[in-house]
Amino acid sequence: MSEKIKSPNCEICAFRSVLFNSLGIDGLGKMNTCKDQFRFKKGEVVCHEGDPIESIIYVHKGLIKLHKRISENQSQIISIARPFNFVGLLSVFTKTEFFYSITAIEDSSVCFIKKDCVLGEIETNGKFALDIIRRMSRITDDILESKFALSKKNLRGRIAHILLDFSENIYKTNEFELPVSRREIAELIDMRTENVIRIFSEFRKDGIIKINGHMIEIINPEMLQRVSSAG
Amino acid sequence: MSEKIKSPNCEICAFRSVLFNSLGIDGLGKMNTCKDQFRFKKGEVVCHEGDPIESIIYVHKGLIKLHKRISENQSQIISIARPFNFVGLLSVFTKTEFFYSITAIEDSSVCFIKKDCVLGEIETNGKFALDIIRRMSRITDDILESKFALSKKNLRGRIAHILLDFSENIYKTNEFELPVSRREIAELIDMRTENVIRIFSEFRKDGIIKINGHMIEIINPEMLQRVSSAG
DNA sequence: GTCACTTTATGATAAATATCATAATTTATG
DNA sequence: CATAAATTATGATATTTATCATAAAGTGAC
Repeated sequence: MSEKIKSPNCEICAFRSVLFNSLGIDGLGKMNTCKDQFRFKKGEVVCHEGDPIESIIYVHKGLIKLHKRISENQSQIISIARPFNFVGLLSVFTKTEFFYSITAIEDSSVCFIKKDCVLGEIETNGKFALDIIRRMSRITDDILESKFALSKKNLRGRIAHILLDFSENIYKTNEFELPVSRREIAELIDMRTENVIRIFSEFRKDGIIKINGHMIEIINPEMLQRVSSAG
Repeated sequence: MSEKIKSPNCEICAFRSVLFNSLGIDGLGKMNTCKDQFRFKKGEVVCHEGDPIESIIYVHKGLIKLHKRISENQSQIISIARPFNFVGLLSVFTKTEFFYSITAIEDSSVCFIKKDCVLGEIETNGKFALDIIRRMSRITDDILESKFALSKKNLRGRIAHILLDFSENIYKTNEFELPVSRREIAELIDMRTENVIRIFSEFRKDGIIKINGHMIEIINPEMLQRVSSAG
């Protein structure tokens, strides 16, 4: 089960300046009183589709996925959020219930800040309001841009794109452990599991990547980039 | 060319309550001084990709498309905005230049409100800030949800979906004039022009719709709904 | 009205992707 | 550690979609 951890004071949190640089000491103190931090092990569910939205959620450490059931045995991954990312922000101010589930795909540490607390701060602190607006904008811009880019690519291009994304934006190294199964990759970039596996194999045969289970090493990033752009 | 029209006072604008219900008389007055309203004829460009973002834009009357060049002879429609919709809100607070163009697809009347003016109001009026946040959230939620829904449908399902969208959400009648060419529909729902035309013909032969140029009459909405859900 | 140009229309074919089948490998579970 | 279940892997085939070709109908410019 998820484990509540002694909530570090926001004042000393390494992400403070990034997350709440518009809050004064007063505001930070207030946030602290309506904040909880939990650890989730890989695979643990942070929120279920349909749960009431009570908090704004952000990723302190780890990696979590936003996903949605679309039928009995199919689901769809909306996005993968990494540290510094808010997730609960998506629809938090327009909907009362999550339309997606949130699940840890790596051991993660997640902060919950009560929605009312944030709403109150927005109403009284214009700089903070603007900060939240910018943050929201960036989240949805990112999701939209990546979905638009992917929708124009063929299967090889999509796999190349997602591998480069993990390598460059998340792990910042050419060798990393995929946090998701082939099936989840399929759900993220809108293709079939068999084809994800097949194209991984192709890339291996082409000498673009090395595969060892979930460990991936990109040995020819330039070619991967070309495949991503061409597809 | 686009024609500047005598800007009606926001105080008496029919959409006031919808657009700025959180602004007092003071705020409305301020908005009025940094607002311009223009008419655009069908086909006229409201903004070019790359233009500096100086204003928040909303549709007062008509229909406009947000679109993006993706190659020499291909573009992509991000969304179609109708009255009550803000458009300039997308990325207005995170980017300095439009990453999309805006073009009228019906004779339209469009309001431009200087960005600085809105930013100032956000900082001093918390209720207004919250209003803007909700509005942004709704825009991006809508775009995301419709793109996600479409990506899971086959070609017939996508055409059915878009026809129902025009019929139910925009024109609110079973008979309407398509504001876009078959090609633009293709750019909106990510398929090829030939296939859009082909499936229109199929639907006609199936007795689902009647076609007369750009006039479409949906004669069997239930079946169209079934095709949309099944695809 | 005529000519060039674009849009709509339809068929034939090629290419991309999904589906089905089957097996090897890995992971979970008692 | 043995068995079941899920994941990875690969081939064969079917289906969907894109591409190419061609023509008719509509639209704008002069």
